[in-house]
Amino acid sequence: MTEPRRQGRPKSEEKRQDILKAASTLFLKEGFANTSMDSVAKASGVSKQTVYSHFSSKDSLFKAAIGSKCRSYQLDALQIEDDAKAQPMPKYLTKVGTQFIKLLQDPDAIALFRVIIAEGGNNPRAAELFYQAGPLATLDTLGAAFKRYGSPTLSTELAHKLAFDFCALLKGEFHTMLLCGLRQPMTESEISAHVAPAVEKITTLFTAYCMK
Amino acid sequence: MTEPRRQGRPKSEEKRQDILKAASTLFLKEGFANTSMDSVAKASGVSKQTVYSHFSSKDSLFKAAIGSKCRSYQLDALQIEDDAKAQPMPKYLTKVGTQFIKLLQDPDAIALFRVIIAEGGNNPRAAELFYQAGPLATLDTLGAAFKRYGSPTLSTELAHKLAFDFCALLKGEFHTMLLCGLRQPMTESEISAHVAPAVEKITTLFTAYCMK
DNA sequence: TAAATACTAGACCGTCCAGTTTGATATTAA
DNA sequence: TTAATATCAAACTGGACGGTCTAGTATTTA
Repeated sequence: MTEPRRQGRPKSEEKRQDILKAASTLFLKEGFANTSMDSVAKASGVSKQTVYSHFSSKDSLFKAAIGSKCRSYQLDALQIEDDAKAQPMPKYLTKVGTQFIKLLQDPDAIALFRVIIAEGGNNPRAAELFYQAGPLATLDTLGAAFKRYGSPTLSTELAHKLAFDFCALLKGEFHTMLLCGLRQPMTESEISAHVAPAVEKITTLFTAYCMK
Repeated sequence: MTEPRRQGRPKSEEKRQDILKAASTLFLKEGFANTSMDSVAKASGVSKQTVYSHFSSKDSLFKAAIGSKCRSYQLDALQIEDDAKAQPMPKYLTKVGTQFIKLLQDPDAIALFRVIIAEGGNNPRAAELFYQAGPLATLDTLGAAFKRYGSPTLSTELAHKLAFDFCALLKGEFHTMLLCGLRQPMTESEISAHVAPAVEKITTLFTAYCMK
């Protein structure tokens, strides 16, 4: 299958990557409608024709660019798992919560969210890609962590619900306001002040649920 | 001040409303970029020139249209207050939570959210309008309700935080998925099944906080 | 009635842009 | 070398659209 050994000059993988990179940047910064194929070509140091030789249309370039950007976030989520060792739960949750907030307010992640939501109706495929790479991955590992801390009293199902709730408490209105452009990202100390009560509350719920 | 009694034919307020109505519909359905001034003119049964005589540019029309749409939601929020009488708290919260979910998944409200987020950077004014008319109003009345139920043990500040948390728990991932086009609205029975645990959890937190 | 303004219908302008075409040069396999 | 393909640069096509202009009609106040 990996045998596209055709005659003639092969397409440059490097150029393809250049195009993808430039396209991601532009799509995130300007949105879909405000990004022209000419600007992508110029930004990737490649002729317009080459862009079209690698991607058949603006739409397919968009999907590819968003897809690659999504993949770049999948890594971050997995690192959460490593830290779930013998740490006491509040400490672990504080750490994860802090990382979660930082991810939420990462400018690229916000821009990605914006673009996905804006294009929501037109490009549901992109939305799925995005959601699986981002939120879902995080929720899964978090759920597993709760399960470990609550075992064996806490059911897997409840553990995952707690993960949902923890994320919900962390987001609060903060995420929405960020998306609407009504808030600045938090500073380190603001993050701590924000994560602490969320950890406290989820701990309350956790103990209440373990006793049932 | 209400005396713009000038010479000549006065502008028709009715036409102005027609334009606003058509513009709202189109902006919500197609987004800002995909709505042309020609289509607004046609949809409102008015000449393009008339559109420009009432609104100086596409941008100002957008702001006005979004503003009017936002105002139409403010009413709903206030009705929450009426019901906060001598009902027991869980019953009241269930009622409000149900209404909240219905508002969240209202197609127009979602479309509005989408447009606001998509235009986030460019039109911060619209975002403010929207946020004050929508989320903020709800949060305020809800906070007041918590305060009443928890008085005098519960501080006003904590009451408002509980309101935040309640909304957060209700939204969960549901709202995000809705915005991304990855979910259908819930049915009545799904709503009940979703609101009940949120009420339960916030009640747990409520009692925990009242005892402190 | 006369002056002033709103409104219509449609042409028009300038710009932007997705996608195509052309014709030359570069790179690669056979 | 030759045939095939990639790449470049630039012109071009076709259409959409924001905004203006015109010329005639309608409505209102003075």
